Amino acid sequence: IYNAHSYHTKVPHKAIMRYILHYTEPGDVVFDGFCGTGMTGVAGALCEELGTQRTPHVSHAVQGQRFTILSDLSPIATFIASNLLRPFARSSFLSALEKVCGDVENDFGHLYRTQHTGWRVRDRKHVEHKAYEHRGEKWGSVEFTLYSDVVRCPECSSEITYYEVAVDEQNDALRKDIRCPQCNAVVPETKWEPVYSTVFDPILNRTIRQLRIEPVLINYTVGSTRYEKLPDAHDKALSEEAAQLLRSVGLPPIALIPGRETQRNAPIGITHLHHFFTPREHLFIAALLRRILDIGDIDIRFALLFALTATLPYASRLRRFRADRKGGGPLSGTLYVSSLVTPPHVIKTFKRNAATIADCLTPPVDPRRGHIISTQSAGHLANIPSNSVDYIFTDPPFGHNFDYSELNFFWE
DNA sequence: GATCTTGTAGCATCGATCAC
DNA sequence: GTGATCGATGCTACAAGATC
Repeated sequence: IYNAHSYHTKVPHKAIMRYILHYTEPGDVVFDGFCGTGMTGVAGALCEELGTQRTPHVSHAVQGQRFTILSDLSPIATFIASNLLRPFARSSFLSALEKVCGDVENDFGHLYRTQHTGWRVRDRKHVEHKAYEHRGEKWGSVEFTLYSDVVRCPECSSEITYYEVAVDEQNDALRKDIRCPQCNAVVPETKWEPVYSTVFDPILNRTIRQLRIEPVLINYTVGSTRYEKLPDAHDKALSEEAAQLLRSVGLPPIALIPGRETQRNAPIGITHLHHFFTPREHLFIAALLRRILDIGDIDIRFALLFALTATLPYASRLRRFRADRKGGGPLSGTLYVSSLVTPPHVIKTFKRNAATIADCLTPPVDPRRGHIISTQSAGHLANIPSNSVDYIFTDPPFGHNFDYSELNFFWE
């Protein structure tokens, strides 16, 4: 449950349960005015099911649900909390998931097809990185595309991708001192200059100036084997097709609010929400969102929206490439966009997140609905009657360590 | 079936750089 | 010169496919 949806600051529900089980009785009311993702609510509800995989072992605990009142200022926080605690029908959720994903696949699935001309990932250190002829299957399914910043040599002004000069594939590392392939000058990594280009933004319907990024590597699957390839003309054509389709399907233009995190990427031209996404991934997110919002059943609609917000950071340019290929993903607590990013196959990522959520919420956490969630300030709690709370468990905001409202804006 | 490889996810650490 | 910040990287855990 803890991993169903990421958030900047979460307290594991198993840790909270130890306090609640110690200090309260079944039926008591627990209040959390800074509920965040609602882990206090999960903890209170799961006091009903001690001895399962999702509860801690606590000796001498009195089993039985504790009721919770949860509130938070942030809409995405209470949205996450409410989805962890609302009724969840696994089979309906999974069939709606298949329907939505199938529809989007039918419309745009071909954009993730790529010609099978690469090398196996496990051979990447031993073979030349070039286009190969393969017998049998001619097509693969893209897993992720590696995009790189374009940089300029300060000595000779030649332009090249950061990936080509900085990534040492043999040693799984980034080079500190980079040799320019044009003029042979050795220039520290930090001295290479960013290259900007003026491009047409179909969502803003005007030209914008952005840091130039280029696809440099495609990781794809044939059968169940991973391959890598250099992007070719077909891949480039599909990328342009995705950008064209955005005119009719794209997300609405939403300017990023003022703030340290929201504006940290303004110098490289990320000024609106959709700039966090590469065109193809933007298209799939927008198409999924449209179909989900059309679903009539509110529980299914919210559960799928929940899976979509859980997917957003991983489907965006926040997903970092690591030269050592360990870990990766967004850097938590920031909206930092790296020079090397790996936006993945959105449908596959969405389905993986949805499957995790389905597993976490089966059985539903709070079938008795013993909780109240509201989006409000903890400074005005007049709607809670006096002497109605037995225990307060709260984990207040981390001061200036996290810019909550800005980080949450990305989802909200 | 055991072990290795690849990938995902999360959090902590620490050296380089920056602001003052 | 120094403290704060940035962001690459160290490390853990886990899952699933590939290989022997």
